[in-house]
Amino acid sequence: MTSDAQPRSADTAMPIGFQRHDHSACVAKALEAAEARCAAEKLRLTPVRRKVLELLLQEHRALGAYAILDRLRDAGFGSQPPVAYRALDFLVENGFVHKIERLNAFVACAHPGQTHSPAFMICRLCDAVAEAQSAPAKGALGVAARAVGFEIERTVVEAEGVCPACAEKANA
Amino acid sequence: MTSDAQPRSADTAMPIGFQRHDHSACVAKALEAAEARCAAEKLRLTPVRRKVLELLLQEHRALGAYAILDRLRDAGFGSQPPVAYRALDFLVENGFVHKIERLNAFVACAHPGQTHSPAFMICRLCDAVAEAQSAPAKGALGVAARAVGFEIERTVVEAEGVCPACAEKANA
DNA sequence: AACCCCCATGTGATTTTATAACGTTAACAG
DNA sequence: CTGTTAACGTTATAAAATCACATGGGGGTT
Repeated sequence: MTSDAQPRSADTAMPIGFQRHDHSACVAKALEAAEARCAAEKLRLTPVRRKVLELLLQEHRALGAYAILDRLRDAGFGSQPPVAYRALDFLVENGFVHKIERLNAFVACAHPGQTHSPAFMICRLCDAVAEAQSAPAKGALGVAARAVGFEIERTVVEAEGVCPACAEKANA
Repeated sequence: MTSDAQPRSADTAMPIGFQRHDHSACVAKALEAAEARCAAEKLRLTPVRRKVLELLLQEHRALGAYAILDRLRDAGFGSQPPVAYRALDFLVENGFVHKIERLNAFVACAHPGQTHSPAFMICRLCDAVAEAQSAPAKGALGVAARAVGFEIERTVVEAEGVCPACAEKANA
């Protein structure tokens, strides 16, 4: 009994960041971009790491470490947790992937390259995740932080709610 | 080997929400307020629930469920995980306690009563947690959400960084 | 009072998520 | 070629969370 869980529906062009799009093209483009950046910055995008990124890009939704591990095993890689966690650590550290704290799961970055402090919208019904930009340090939180002398280094912003597709279904 | 971990230092008047304050008074006041609200809203603040809230108020920092469970055991309550998790569920649902997703830990609410969408500042060095207000749905995130038709129900905002006390220590 | 129902509690077992520790191998600099 | 480092694979274990089921305390209702 390994994991997976996530309700998957059809195949290649799925609901996604809440908008339909040509998915296979977007995966390929993102992988190429990652390769280019790794080459430029002397980062080692090894086979396991590349595969994990590819999986996450294809899935285009948050996947738990163990779901990823299952797919790695199927692809012939090591099948013990550290294999997945190490690849994820690398990808997260370098901004190719983000961790969704709320779900203890991971999602491929939707705005690679751009320096960003990402914000996520998570559908509580189908677990779809969309990435947006945020700048919480510029708002009320930033004011509060300066007031008490707290140095913000990184922020987690995750909105939970209902995605348009599920909202529509609910009204049907 | 049970948990605990958190670096505890002196006793009653500790670093805290980043500012010193009279702690025993603040605990008592918060407990009374919680009791009053439960009475008013017919919520059952049972012994376990009350104890958990008290523990979190006293500690005044994020505590994991198992650290709480240890203290419950010491106080003569049940010692299995569901005891702690159920009490925490109640307290979180009713806004007496917040979960810090980043730490898989819980803190007593610092602004009880006020309807709020809390934001947290988490010191990565000492794990101290301060609560502030936020309104992410009013900023860039809200704009993005409306643009794609996502209905925000709840937001998690957690800033990671260095608290003033640790920053000072580092410069010393 | 006897009954019923609901809710909270207690407990054992299990699942899910994450890390520690250690040996091996591949890439690279000297 | 050799020493060093970073990545990988595996075993084992820790930490966080949930499931399933039995028990007991208050309320109402009759």
